[in-house]
Amino acid sequence: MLKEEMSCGNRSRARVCDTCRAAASTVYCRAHISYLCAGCDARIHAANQVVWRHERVWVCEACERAPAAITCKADAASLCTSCDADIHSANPLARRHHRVRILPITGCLVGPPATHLGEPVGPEPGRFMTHGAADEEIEEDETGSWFLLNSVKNKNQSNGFLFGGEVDEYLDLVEYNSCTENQFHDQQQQHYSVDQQETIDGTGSDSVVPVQCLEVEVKEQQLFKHQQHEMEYQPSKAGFCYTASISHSVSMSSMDAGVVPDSTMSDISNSHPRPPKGSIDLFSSPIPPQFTPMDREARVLRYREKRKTRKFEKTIRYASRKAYAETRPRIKGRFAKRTDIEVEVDQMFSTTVMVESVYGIVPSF
DNA sequence: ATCGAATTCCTTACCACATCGGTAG
DNA sequence: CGCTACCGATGTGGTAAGGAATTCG
Repeated sequence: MLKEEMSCGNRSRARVCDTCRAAASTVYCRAHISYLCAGCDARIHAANQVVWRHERVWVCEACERAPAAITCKADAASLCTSCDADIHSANPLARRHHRVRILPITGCLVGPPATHLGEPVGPEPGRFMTHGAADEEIEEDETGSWFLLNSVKNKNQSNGFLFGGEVDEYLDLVEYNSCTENQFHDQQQQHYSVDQQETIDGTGSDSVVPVQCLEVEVKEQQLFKHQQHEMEYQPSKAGFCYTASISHSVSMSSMDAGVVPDSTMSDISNSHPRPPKGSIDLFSSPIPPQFTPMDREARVLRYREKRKTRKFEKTIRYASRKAYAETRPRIKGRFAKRTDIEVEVDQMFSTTVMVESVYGIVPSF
């Protein structure tokens, strides 16, 4: 029932995963000619080296029903050709948005991608979840204390969970969890690799799927479906339910990347399988969660992964504003008024763009 | 060990204006 | 209920200025 509500209610618009038929698809695999949710994508494409290199593209963030063809830097969104045409023909300003052909992604999508854009952002896109021994030692204390803290709080809080400073961290964990929980646990060390080089030069493209691989995939899918079913509601284990509907873990990635496309933000609220304040359900559970050793280990692992991806640098909330700020004239670093000439040139440029766009030329500045 | 000068590092304010988001008609 | 117009608030980046921290004689 729960699953049906998710798919039929919240995400009736989005194309459902061709594999699990439950969650909203987030990527389109060219080799498989199928739409996959994040969980199924990770499951299927982590099976072996061959499928690992399958080229995939994000599903259009606007219609959520077609493979994205371009990436709009101003909107920080991946769009299909149809939505691109609709959105960027709306006004002259929109026509000036810098758009680039989307690059296919390969590898195992464990957790959110660094950016929904087709380009890597600094060292982030790799998000290699490698564990250095030294790091692990350093983290051990903090991790332990954090978890101990939670445990203490768990006991102290009448509602069964922590509030205050740790809430955020935990909520993040839950969010992260919702994105990655469906990955296979034995793939936790797996990389999240957006190997663009490989795909660009074509060596990574691979449309041939060996039979053996397919067999593996079928087994994986069956196993995954089984796990999914088990995961739907397990009050005795964790005190709250997971669902398989991952619904655009992509969106969260955008936030991690420091760019928050508005469309995806709304996406989260609209499509999230849990209630808008999913944590409320979690916290309002009358029964404090009892962590088994395995639960604890899993949570510690998730906490570590989350810690690795923590970012303290400035977060760009509006990519379009950033784009304009970068093109704005300055005097000693301060924004300066545009001269009349500059305004005229700008207007001329925009009209030129309008004319060009009639002929289907994608403007860029 | 203490002091002052020099150097390095870090934080913050400033600017213009497109965009956002709320409100009214 | 949906659309449009209006308007104040917001956020954006590069630089300079100022203060804190560090180094050196």
